[in-house]
Amino acid sequence: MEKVPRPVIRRLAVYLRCLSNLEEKGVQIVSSKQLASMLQIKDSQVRKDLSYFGNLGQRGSGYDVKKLSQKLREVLGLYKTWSVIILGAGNIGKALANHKRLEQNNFKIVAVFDSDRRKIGRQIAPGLKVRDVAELEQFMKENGADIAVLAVPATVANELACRLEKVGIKGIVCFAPTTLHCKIPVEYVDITVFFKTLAHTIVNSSYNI
Amino acid sequence: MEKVPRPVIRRLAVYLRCLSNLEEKGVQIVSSKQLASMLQIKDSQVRKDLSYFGNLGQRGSGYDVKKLSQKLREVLGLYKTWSVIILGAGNIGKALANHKRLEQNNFKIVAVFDSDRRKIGRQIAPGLKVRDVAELEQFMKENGADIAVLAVPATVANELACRLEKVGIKGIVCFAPTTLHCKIPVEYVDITVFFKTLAHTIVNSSYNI
DNA sequence: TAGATTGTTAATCGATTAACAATC
DNA sequence: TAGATTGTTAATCGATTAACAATC
Repeated sequence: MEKVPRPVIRRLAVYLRCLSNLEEKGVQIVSSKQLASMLQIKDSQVRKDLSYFGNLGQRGSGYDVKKLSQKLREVLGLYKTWSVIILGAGNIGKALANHKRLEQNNFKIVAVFDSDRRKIGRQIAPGLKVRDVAELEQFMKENGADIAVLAVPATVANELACRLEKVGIKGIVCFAPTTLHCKIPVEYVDITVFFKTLAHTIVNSSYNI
Repeated sequence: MEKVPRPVIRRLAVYLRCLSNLEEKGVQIVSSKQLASMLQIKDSQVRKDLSYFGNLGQRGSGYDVKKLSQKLREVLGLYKTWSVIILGAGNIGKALANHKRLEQNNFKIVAVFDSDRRKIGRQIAPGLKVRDVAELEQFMKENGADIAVLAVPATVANELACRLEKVGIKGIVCFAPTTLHCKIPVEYVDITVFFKTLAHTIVNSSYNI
């Protein structure tokens, strides 16, 4: 298959969100124009994006919501449930452990780890009590997991990434404000970056008024 | 000034993070090569990015950490403190209210709102108790604020965005999984998108093994 | 058939990179 | 001066968009 640009993949994830909403509303057909207006992008971009994955629409009417939704799930690899472990039981770790939309999208949190004695043993979300990070290797041997979330201080992130790689984690979502030196795929999420870029946009748009 | 591409702005935010770390360590000079290796990008990209804002380096040695850091703060609009209100006192709202790196970067959380009677009045972070969202307009009239965070369900996000715009909020960081119809700048953060794109990367990298 | 919308192309626009003269 | 690193250019690479034939 032709190489798919990363911006396209990110948009697929958003298309999927819209399609799920439409499905719930009972909508059966959607046009590229409608999808485009939901994301505030051009309709030709929607069609171009989807065309990477075959002829998914019907000329004259549009795209079948259910069929497209299923196809995108397949492309993104969401046909299976991904088991996720969270490292760091602070506020971010806790928010993710309780984030219902993750499970709705087939990402199941199976364990939360921390090194803080005061947090270990505590119930952090329904059915999840905080484990000692020292038991990480043991847990992985017994249960395995696909994805790890790093919600720990930057100072310990790389050491943990290294351990995670060794025990067979396939990818990391990194909330720690640092770059990881590991070979498995990493998705970086630095919360402050969104605020900083927003600040820049605000400052530069008011110049033009 | 020449138009600066958005990807550059996002990287500036990350350069700034690295520079702050270097400053703490007492490092005074940094080269584009060093910065590049921290972000895992090309050194020519670092130089190109920084060149948008003048001659910030010293040929032969590199960039003065303090000077560059200050310049980037200026470019991003972080010379002033941005006052931030959070709408939604759920897990994400709470995580942000307690996120120390926001205040370290000059984003000060000044209020948290919710509509849930059980949450209103509760202490959600040091010095922050949850207010009734009905008092939003009143609060803004008395105190004002620059940026709002939407950490509410998608169903009510647009209605709130509209109210926020009316009371003079300058920009929104939107964690609600929806697109906002407002004229002020919005930065979207859909947590599940990071997981979905990571899943895609994993699925497509294992094909190649 | 007439109206609507896709899929695809080619043009345009935007971003990254290598290379190297300038210069500390 | 020799070594190092910037700032900048031009080439390349990548992404978006308008336009329209194909077709339901």
